[in-house]
Amino acid sequence: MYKDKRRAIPLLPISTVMGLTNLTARQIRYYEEHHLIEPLRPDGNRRLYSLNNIDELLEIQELLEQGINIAGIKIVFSLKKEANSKMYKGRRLQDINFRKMIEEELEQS
Amino acid sequence: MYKDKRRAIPLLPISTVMGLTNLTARQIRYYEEHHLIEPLRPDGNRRLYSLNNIDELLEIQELLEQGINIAGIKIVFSLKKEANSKMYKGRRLQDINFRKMIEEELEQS
DNA sequence: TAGCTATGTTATAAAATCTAACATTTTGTT
DNA sequence: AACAAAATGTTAGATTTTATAACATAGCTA
Repeated sequence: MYKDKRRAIPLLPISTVMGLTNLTARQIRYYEEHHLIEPLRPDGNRRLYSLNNIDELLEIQELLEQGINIAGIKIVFSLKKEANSKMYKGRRLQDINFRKMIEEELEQS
Repeated sequence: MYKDKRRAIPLLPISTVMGLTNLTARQIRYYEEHHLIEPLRPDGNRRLYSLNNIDELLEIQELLEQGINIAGIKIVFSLKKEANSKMYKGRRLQDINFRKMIEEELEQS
């Protein structure tokens, strides 16, 4: 989150995403339809995904396997975003314990 | 070279490569034809490029701008490969001064 | 049982990519 | 200068991917 903006660059076509996640195109588009991910839609209607999108998809996959439905995942995601922005508010980067933050997120799920 | 096999994974379609390098499809395929890069050719005849391929293309671009032709670049590349394998021969990873190696390569070109 | 959720399947259209040929420009050589 | 080779542009036609959208279905859940 704090390093590597490169992970946010939309580079990958859906076929590559399918290969990296073992999701079907239908699933990937369905999650987009429900605003869990937001690939880039350039010019000709095509979708381009970032490495962050891959991470998000893998997490969706995991949460679904745990029996959480799309609505639940939506909440999980928004809680995470909120947590992140709280972390940043008025704090210096060096003062943030990212390791702890990640561990907490991991055990919470 | 010593870390991140991920950089070697073929993920990117040619359109993305064009965007990342400002090369035309014609140029990219031409360099492949001359064995300067070797994208993956899966199933349906499509090409998939890795991040390493991007680096190679950027270097080709730079060397061409310096007036070196394809034949020259081919030699540069093979010298590098040779240098790399020499580096590894009978050495422990920790004993290799990669920073020095990179700097030498940079100033030599 | 009836409805909703997540996904599959299919048809059709639009883009992207591929190959291959020919054209153009630049550069090096005689 | 003339010619050959190198690097890239351009175009056409075929193939492959991707997109949209509709309908189908299995598994839950009220």
